[in-house]
Amino acid sequence: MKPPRPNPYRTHWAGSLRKDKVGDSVRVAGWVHRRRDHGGLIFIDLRDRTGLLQLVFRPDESPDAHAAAGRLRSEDVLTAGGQLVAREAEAVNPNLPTGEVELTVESFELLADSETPPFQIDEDEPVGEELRLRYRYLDLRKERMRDMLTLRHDVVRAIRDHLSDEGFLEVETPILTRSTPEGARDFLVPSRLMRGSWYALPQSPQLFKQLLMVAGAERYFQIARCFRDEDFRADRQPEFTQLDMEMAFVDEEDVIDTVDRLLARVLAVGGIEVSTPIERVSYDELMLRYGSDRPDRRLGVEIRDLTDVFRGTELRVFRGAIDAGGVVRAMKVSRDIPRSRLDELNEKAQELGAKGLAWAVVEPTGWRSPIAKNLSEGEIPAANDALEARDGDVIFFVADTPAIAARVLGALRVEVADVQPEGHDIFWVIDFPMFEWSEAEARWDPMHHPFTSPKGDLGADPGTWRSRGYDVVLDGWELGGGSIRINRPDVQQRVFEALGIGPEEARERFGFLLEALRYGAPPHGGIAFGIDRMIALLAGRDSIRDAIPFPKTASGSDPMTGAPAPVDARQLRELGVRSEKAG
RNA sequence: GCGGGCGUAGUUCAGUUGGUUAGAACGCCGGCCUGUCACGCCGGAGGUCGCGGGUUCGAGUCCCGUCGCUCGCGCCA
Repeated sequence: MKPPRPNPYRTHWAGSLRKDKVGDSVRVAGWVHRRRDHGGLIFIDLRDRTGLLQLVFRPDESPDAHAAAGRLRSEDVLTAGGQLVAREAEAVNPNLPTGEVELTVESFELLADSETPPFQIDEDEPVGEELRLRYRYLDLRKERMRDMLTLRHDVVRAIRDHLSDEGFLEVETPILTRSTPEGARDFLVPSRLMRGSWYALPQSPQLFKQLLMVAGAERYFQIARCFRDEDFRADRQPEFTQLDMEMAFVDEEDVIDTVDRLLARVLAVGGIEVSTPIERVSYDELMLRYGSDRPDRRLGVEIRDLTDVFRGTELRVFRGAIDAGGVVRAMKVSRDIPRSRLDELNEKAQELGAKGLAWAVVEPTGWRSPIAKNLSEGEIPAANDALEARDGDVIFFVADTPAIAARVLGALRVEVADVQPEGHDIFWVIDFPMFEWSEAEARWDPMHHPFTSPKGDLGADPGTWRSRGYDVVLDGWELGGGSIRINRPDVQQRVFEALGIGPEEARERFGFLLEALRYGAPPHGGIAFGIDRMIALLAGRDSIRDAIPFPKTASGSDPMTGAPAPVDARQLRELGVRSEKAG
């Protein structure tokens, strides 16, 4: 970091001082990280954003400073000046970057004193998250949180640098906008001037970035705040930050190539080396082998389709599934699993929608398994061969529709995998289905969003359409996703029809986009990345709350500000909004 | 909306079968200490056991309700 402009507070960053400055008169400012009062000598570790520096107060050399330093306490703020000295060889602290030097304080000034903090800043002892959030400004003083802020800055900066170099324009889009057709619930803001009408906070800048393509921006990006009023998870917050990008006159290859190079550069900031081109895997292959479209492939266990092996089986549960057009799929685990655990997994499989989970332990003479006695002689070795199963392996089977078999085995795969993931795994998912069937609504829903360009025979059953979408998955986290968009009104019309959205409804919900498509919209496509997830992954955190400076709790509150909070009746009257509580 | 876990000192936690005065570590306060760096030694203060109700001679402990945090399901295309 560039040295500070010398002023009465400081001449140097505390964490930056090294042996080359020994003998210099220096002044530093910061917080009391820790004090060690020996009665004679007093040591204070002073902390600023750059790190720690040991201050020494000597009663013989500076009696006034020494006497006053006895009253310093944790997190007091001070400025201290004196001579930087080299430590004696025995006194060097190899654990501290500044450990070869220390500041002999001649004078200091207490700039602000601190109450005893509600938790210790100087320890990694876990502190309850609610308390951390209530005193987030103290939590952020911790080294690991300062590191997160720095990483976040470095990542965003690398994005801006790289995309600027590639000719992208950073453009801001509105926060107060119209409800956009994403899948999630909107956050709404009442209009004071137009009573009864509401703005919505954007779930993403999707429509605006497409309009920017129509506008001729060619290459756009934005570090965009997005809002979704849905329930939380460790990896979901109501407001989050996306890297949003869009390019005109491009196809999938152009977007993927651009992102490959961007990710290689950005992930390198966090110490993850990615070789390009990044591998591409089809949706169907992932669902078959891992039962998920965003698997962590490092876990090792893979699913195999054994439908052909059991096509002639007498085993009723397999027979029934196959006759109904379903599949038999299985995976093997090369380790002992106790009976109680098998029962748990069976229960879990049923919760996930399977009729049951069959299992078998491979033994030299056959299978130890509840299903073994109903299988023919040929089926067991054939299944072993297909799975490359060896003595001692445990095999799990699900016989059901392809979707349920994939979902159940995919979920159990994560449960039973016993590998400590090493390194990183990144890949593109391509060839998504265009739609997925919603049982609840009895209709096709877009897998991506309704502006995704379809490919394949649009005259055929929509269930067979594929989309020109693509996702990036890193270590089992969906980092980002995008698509080539529809740029022609007739194709858009066709997709709306498949989705059961009539012309009236289409005009009502996003007429302005449809209108724009009539004025010469170039072929275009783009992608969006979850910055918070990216930071959490790079920093090795389990929760994106640790990647966001001021996050919300899982119930959407902020213990520090008290948001959300009731507002004055007068504010509500102005807005023409009635409080449910006020009746 | 549903299910699991948690809630005890400022913090992180322990607390047996329901039974005397609810403990430990760190932190805090006071004293001693001139080379510590998680300083050390001695002493001390500090508790609405989340909240409300119930069972009981007696509840941190059991029951019901409720609130908060958290993980997951639903939801989030």
